[in-house]
Amino acid sequence: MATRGRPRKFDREEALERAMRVFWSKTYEGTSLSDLTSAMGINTPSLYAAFGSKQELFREALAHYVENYHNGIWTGLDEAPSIFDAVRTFLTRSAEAYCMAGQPPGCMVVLGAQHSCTEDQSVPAGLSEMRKNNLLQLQARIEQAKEEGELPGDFDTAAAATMLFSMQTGMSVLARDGVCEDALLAAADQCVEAFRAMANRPR
Amino acid sequence: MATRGRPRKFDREEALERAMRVFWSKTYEGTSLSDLTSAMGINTPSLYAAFGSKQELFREALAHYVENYHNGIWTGLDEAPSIFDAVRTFLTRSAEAYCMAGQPPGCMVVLGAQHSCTEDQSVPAGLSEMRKNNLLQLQARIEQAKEEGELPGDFDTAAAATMLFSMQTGMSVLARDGVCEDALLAAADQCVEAFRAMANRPR
DNA sequence: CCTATTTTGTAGTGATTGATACAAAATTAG
DNA sequence: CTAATTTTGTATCAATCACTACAAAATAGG
Repeated sequence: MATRGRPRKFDREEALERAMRVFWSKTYEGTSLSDLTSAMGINTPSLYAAFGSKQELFREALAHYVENYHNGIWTGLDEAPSIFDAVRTFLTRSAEAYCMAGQPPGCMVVLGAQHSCTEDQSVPAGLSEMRKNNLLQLQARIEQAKEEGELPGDFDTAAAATMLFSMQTGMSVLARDGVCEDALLAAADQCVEAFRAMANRPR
Repeated sequence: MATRGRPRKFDREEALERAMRVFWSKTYEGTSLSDLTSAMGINTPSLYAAFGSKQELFREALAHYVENYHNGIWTGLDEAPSIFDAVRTFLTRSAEAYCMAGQPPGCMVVLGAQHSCTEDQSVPAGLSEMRKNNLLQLQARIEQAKEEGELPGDFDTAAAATMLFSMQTGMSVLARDGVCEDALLAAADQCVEAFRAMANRPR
């Protein structure tokens, strides 16, 4: 950015990664500027010069998270050939990602800010919108499977998407509560099998 | 309590109900003392004299919530004759409670405090423990059904409990994101049907 | 009445919050 | 070299946080 002037002493990308980790661990509101500066190894003026504000830093950290830790869960939906493989991959990757060693448990999109319903600040509202988009993404994939004949013609795709997405969302809370990866994987497996059994049952 | 002395000008139960509603809406950490005093219609010294501290007030408000809004979801587990009715009642009551008009959407046990993983303060840890106990309660009911022959002998009760509980936990987040009651009810219905289809499928 | 007791409202406490002013330091452009 | 530019660290800022000191007010017991 700057060709002239005193050179920056810290690596911006690494500082962003560290900020992301703090936000992921402690939520947006639960993270203080001193939390951030101590984790990033810089002083507040450097933080504000490089990232603008706490809110802008969060947005950038969130984008960094989505790109590097979140998108992998969702890209599997379109890669898998069958809807059941797609859902299985989706839930399995979620369980694995939410219990990854060395990372904060659970998903930053779910746990990254307060779920407050009175003051609709922009940060929680932004996360909420991301979750809604993910839900629609899942529903679209199920809808596609229905159109391709993989699911019965009277299948309620919205209900199935809501159920599966709700299951995945809850896994973030369970992971943060200490439920281990094996337990989440077993639950994910049961969920897929239940989904398949319902779709294939005699009607 | 006090036979002598200046009488209290506010109703303690009503003030507690109002405090509960604020905590439920805004989470423990997101609620300030001024939020509480303005909602309760009292000044801080009155609050501290009557409830001790913000943390003690939260605990009491949480107990009030559990007794009046949360237990009803879980008592249905043991009332229903079959495991499928039990799970259906459990999820249906959850969907209804999480979208009740005039109340904050979602469950206070799930959304009432930050899901922070670094500083394990007592309030979030207490909620986490309540969630774990609820999960065990659900698992015990499924285990009972298995022992009574309602479920196959090789049925993974822990995985099923984790799946159903995760689904219910996620519903709190979805409700707060604005998903309506009908959508949650449809998802709950699908979840029960999937659970049933899996349990009854040919093996 | 008088004393004891409890709650009330006012006005604060120190600590922490997110965010800045400012000048010294460190670089490039010319 | 000088001038321009940008980052650095120190030392804050006003606002808000949870919480309390204190005295007036309001009751009951004797």
